[in-house]
Amino acid sequence: MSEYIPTFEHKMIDLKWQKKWYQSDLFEAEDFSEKEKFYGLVEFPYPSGTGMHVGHVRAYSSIEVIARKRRMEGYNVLFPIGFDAFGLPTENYAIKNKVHPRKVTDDNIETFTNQLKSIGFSFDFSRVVDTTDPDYYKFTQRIFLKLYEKGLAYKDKTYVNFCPSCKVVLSNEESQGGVCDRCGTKVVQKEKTVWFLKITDYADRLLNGLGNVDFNDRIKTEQREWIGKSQGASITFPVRDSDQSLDVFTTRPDTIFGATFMVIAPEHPLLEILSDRIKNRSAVRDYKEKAQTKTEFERVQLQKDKTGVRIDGIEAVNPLTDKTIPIFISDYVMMSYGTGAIMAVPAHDERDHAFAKEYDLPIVEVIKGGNVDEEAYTDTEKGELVNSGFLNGMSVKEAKKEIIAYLRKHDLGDKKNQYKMKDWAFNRQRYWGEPIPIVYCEKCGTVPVPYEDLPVTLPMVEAFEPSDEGESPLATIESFVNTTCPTCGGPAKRETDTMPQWAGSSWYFLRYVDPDNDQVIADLDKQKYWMPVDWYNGGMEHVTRHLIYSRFWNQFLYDIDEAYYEEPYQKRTSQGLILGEDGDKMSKSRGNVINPMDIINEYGADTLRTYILFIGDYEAATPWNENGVKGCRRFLDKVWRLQNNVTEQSGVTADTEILLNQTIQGVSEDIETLKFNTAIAKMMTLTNEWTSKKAVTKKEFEVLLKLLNPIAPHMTEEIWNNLGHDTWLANQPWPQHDPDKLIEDEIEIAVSINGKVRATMQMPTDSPKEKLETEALKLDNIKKYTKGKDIRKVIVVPNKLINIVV
RNA sequence: GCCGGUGUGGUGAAAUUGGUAGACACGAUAGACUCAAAAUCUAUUGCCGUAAGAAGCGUGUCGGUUCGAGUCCGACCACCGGUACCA
Repeated sequence: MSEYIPTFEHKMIDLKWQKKWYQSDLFEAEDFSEKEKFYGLVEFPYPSGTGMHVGHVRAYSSIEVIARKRRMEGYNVLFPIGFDAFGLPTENYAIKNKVHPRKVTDDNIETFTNQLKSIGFSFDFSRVVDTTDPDYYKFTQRIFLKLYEKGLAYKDKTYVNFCPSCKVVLSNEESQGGVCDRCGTKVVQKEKTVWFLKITDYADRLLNGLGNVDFNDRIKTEQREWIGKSQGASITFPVRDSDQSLDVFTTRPDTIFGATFMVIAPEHPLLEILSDRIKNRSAVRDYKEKAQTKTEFERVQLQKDKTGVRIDGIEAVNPLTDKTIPIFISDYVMMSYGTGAIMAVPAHDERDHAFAKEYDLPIVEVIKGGNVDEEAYTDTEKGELVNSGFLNGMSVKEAKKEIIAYLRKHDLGDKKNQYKMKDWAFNRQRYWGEPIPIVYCEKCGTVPVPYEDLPVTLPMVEAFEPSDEGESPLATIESFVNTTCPTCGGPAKRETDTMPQWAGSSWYFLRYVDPDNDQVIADLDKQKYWMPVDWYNGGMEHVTRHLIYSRFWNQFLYDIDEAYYEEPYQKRTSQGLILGEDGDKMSKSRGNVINPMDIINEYGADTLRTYILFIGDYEAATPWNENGVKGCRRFLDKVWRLQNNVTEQSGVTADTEILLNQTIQGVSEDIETLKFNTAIAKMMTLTNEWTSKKAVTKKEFEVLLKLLNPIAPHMTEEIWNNLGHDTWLANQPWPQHDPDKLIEDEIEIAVSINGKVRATMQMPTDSPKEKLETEALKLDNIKKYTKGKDIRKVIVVPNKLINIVV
């Protein structure tokens, strides 16, 4: 027997193995290796000053375990990490503490890197990317120029959140609840001309691409709804006695005979164009002004009350009924969706119905089936068209087809798809972001910076506070703004807006494949080898923006032959939130934040890793529990102490063979389906078995060490070493179960009477049904219940149970 | 409002195709070891009840299908997430 070994010293062991790993090339991916590749990706962190959060640990742990398992399975694994380091918190911190954001970022990245290593993550640290590195954002700028070249980047007016007191443009996060984050002043909407990316051109492809990838349904649904495709028709309504007309989008062209009025958004351009004819101009103007000052909050609150103003002097014509119909302005019609104008069919649309009731407008039923005086009838399955001329008698489906054919024939409209997704507002009026590589020349106009002049670097200046009038801080830096035109050589000014947070993260997964390339974003052969990402895990909150934006960029890059595959991510999963011990969301203000570094100090990295995976269903939110941490440490201690119980016996003992094989199978499967909690539970069961027997053979113990290694790599590597190996446990082949040794020779069969279990019996596996039945009826407790009763039916489920119906 | 998810012991949670509900862990109680504590080990632990066992009751609520329902179906309630006058 071996000498007594104390419960392990985690600090020494953690440091020892981390040092060995990171000084070796153990986790480095090899380009073009003969082995099958596996590309596991986690969302790279924003390196904030507060350092790592337990949420980061959970987010990375899944792919971490998968990556380590894949290495043991013989894959060539790419498991990279980097930093999404441009952004407001760093900039605000820098301004407050009078340090340059470059310095803040570098410090934070260093802290973060050390923390990642102190958890023992098996990232390939030779491929780290940093979005704020000019060698990186040179390519972010290049992609922007390519988009510009293809007409997918354009400038347009928009409204930005502006604080009149701080005189600063605010992000949505900084203007929550309609007030300025720092001074509490009410935020106003300021008109500004900014860059947009035409992501709407890719709407259908982003939608269709979802058909070929393995994202869970919830993620696909959220993306689909974000894109928000609806099919319908565009229809032109002439304005009476005018050469003007109103185009509308509708999903219900079949109801056109019921269109008894029209509604346009308060910002609709027709109001300007036909301004002279409007008799109640001041009322219209008042309403428009009121609508604009309404905050989003107010608009949502007042959702049900319909308000509006009838435009006096302009009327439209329903092209199907030829009737003159009034036009209203109302804020229930948005300028930002569709054409900013609708045909109102009060009989079959709830909003139009409410509006018609409010303003006493005619409600004409065109689909039979409801009582349209009471409420809008919106069913599209059952009804039959009435009061609709040539559409009478048709179903909704038929009528849609017919009316579209009619509209097309008479040049009044056509089939049309409309999307909820809007073009991507690609701008920020702050310093710490990628400069947009555009120059404005008086003679040549908007001129892209030539590719060879990239990157347009951020000037390293002392003052980078936002300017007074909502311009980017870069606008006040003359050495940056004033430049020469790349085309004519004359004086020119640079674009001073920077790119938004989402830019750098929209293509970083490609850069990992070839992080040092200074010619292209990533070599196509390397992309062909590594891409697509086999498994991407990240937060549910990034499912719409980041995931859609990055898919858009990847598809665009594919179109211009700079990306090898059309879809970047083969599989996407999401971890659940870790809540505070009180069950609330972890936050500084609630004072319930757990610092992972404290756990590492007290219990070690392996305990932190094990606990975070054991805490509960990986994809569900679950509260932190300090006692649970202790329990996981206790489990690791037990595994450690098994070293004392290693017997001289070789091979595998007969009485744990089945359990061992079941564990191999169960753990292997559970890891693949993100059921880390049950995988760990199975290893606990095995450990408990050996602990109570006080005996385990070396061969058996080594199987457990291999299964546990991806979860608790430090301690298992140390034990592996103690057992006399001088190889990496991390490189050992993953255990395989023997399919013949999963089932016990004898199993317990439950015997129930009328569905209630009354007895159990031990029977040989695969006993014939008849045998089970006769044996069951012999049991004392069963006789008690069957005595004097008719046995009506006996149901035998082999190897499971017997149900006797009396 | 609409869409999606979840609801199981004191707690975190398990539970193939409907087939012994509560694996595993925490906490608790009792005991062993100890001068004592920590650590470790052993036993018990869904509720009710009992000397003990048996019986009874138990997966948000109500109903249904079935020999058998946490699992399937219908209605409802609660909580969480997404979305929001999207025409």
